[in-house]
Amino acid sequence: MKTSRFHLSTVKETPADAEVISHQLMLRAGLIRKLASGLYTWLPLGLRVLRKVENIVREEMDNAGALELLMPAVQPAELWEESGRWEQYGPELLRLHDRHQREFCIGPTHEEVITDLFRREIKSYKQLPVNYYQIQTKFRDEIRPRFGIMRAREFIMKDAYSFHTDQASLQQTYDVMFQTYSRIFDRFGLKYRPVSADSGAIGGSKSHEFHVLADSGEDAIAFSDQSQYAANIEMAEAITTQQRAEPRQSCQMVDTPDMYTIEEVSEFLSVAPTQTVKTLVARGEGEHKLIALVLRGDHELNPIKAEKQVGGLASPFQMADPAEIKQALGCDIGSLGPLGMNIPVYVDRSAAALSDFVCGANKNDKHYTGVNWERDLPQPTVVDMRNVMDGDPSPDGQGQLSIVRGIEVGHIFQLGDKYSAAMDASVLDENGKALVTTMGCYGIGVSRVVAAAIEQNHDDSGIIWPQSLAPFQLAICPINYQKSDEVKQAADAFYQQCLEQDIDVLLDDRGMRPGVMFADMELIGIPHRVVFSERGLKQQQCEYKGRCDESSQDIDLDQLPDFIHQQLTS
RNA sequence: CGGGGUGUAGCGCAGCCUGGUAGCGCAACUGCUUUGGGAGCAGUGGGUCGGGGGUUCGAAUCCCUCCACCCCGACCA
Repeated sequence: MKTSRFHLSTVKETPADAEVISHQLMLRAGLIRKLASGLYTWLPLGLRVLRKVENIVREEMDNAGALELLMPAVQPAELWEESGRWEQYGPELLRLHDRHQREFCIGPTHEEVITDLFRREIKSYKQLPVNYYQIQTKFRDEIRPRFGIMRAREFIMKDAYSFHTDQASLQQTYDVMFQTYSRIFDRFGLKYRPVSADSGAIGGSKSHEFHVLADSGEDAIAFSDQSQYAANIEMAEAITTQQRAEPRQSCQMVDTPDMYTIEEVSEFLSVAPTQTVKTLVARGEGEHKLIALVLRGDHELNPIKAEKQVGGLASPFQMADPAEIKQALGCDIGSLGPLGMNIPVYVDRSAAALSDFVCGANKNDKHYTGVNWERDLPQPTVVDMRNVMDGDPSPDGQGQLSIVRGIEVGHIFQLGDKYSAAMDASVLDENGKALVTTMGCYGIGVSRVVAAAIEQNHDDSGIIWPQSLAPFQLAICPINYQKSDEVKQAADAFYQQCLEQDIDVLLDDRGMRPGVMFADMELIGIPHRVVFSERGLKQQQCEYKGRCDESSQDIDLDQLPDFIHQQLTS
């Protein structure tokens, strides 16, 4: 490709409404343009990247025996009513009417459609297992689309759905998909981690997320430094090895004037925050309107775990209103404590392991010191409801946890018979009896991968594409292309050679000054660059620089093809 | 949905408080010079100042209203 025939539209200044780096760079490099909130046009340059992602996904899915098909984006409401999700899904589902006032939605996902297709097409256990996939546009009417393509309303997803006669078969396909995803992300050339998204409480691992690691990621993931354990922090179990010590202090109420935060109280009383507890009050549903949750002072509540483990909490999880708390408990939220609390109290494992601790006295400006479970207040109801922290012991007993941030780009899931039962997707078994199938589903956020790749790999000059995703592998920058026949001939000849070898090459024939060419090629992240100049040609040389190299190197012209071949394949 | 903010040329912004000829930088276009890190000079084009309504002799500017976009949204105990 020559720049003169390509829509290369780079921008020097960062658009004001782009917050995250990937969004800024995608706009500046001319990969996308915004149409409306959460809706983007893929420009030719961006589409090239998107296609590379798609092709890798497609090749690996095909290799894994999955069958590609393509389902409509617009789906009839009847199917969603059948699965029960027309009611459940809420405002994220974009609903519309056709001219006959029949109801439709734009698909945020395709379980209903594939299940409907399956039940019409597949009749016998002999045809199972099958795994269908598509690469297709989804629409989710996000409350707040943001971060450009990262959380767009319309986006491209690879979604796959498998059908099985039994759990063992599902597990087998699930394992194959796990390996396939690992291969796909290996081929992307991105640093990633599969994490269990459903470990602990339920047992087994029925769901894994694939995260691209990047500091700006929205998710926190915890992984062991000594084992394969890795989980989304939403799910990661916090275990406590500490045993509760015998009481040594007596329980006393002390003055803590105007002290409301753990920080203030622990500093004032000269005790470590780890020796204090904090008491949060959440909304309950049913019998108790308020429920107290007690955590060690330095810990954070994990609402997802709390909701699962604490009985009677309102769903979705909600903190109680401070005014409501004051009315019910008689003090401000900074002075709450489990001692003398007249609402149900649940205690996190770590807080339950404390002795001689500090807590609020349920009176403003007062705290208790030297508090002990069983002695001063009843043996608590213990649950696991805090976020794990860096350095916590790994739940599998091997090593310590580290916390890193990640961007969720893949998710594989064992669905069971949720849809197949609701929609009667069954086959005849060996005895001629109807058998409800078991399903798995497997997604990759294709467009999000593009943003995640940039989020992980960029520098001050712009995007740094991994080889496999780059829109072009090689940039040819001839200096004085319009004026020097010598330069033009050398650049054109090499360009031609590259084309013949099927190299994705971009020749900058705009005749721009070198600084402009270099800045553009770096901004759009081309991994390799060759410069032709009169100066170099006099020595029968040109210049090569990798996108991340500190400096360039001179290459003899007769060795250039071999050298480039080597760079591209290494 | 609640709170905050912003809408002025393709992009980034000033002007608004204190009403009176709509500006700057980048980008674009033309010409000349320049060609190893976002060039210089000279010139050109491009705006119903987000929409509607009002106040006024006169509104980008003041008032009302609608819209779009962006940010934040329960860790505080």
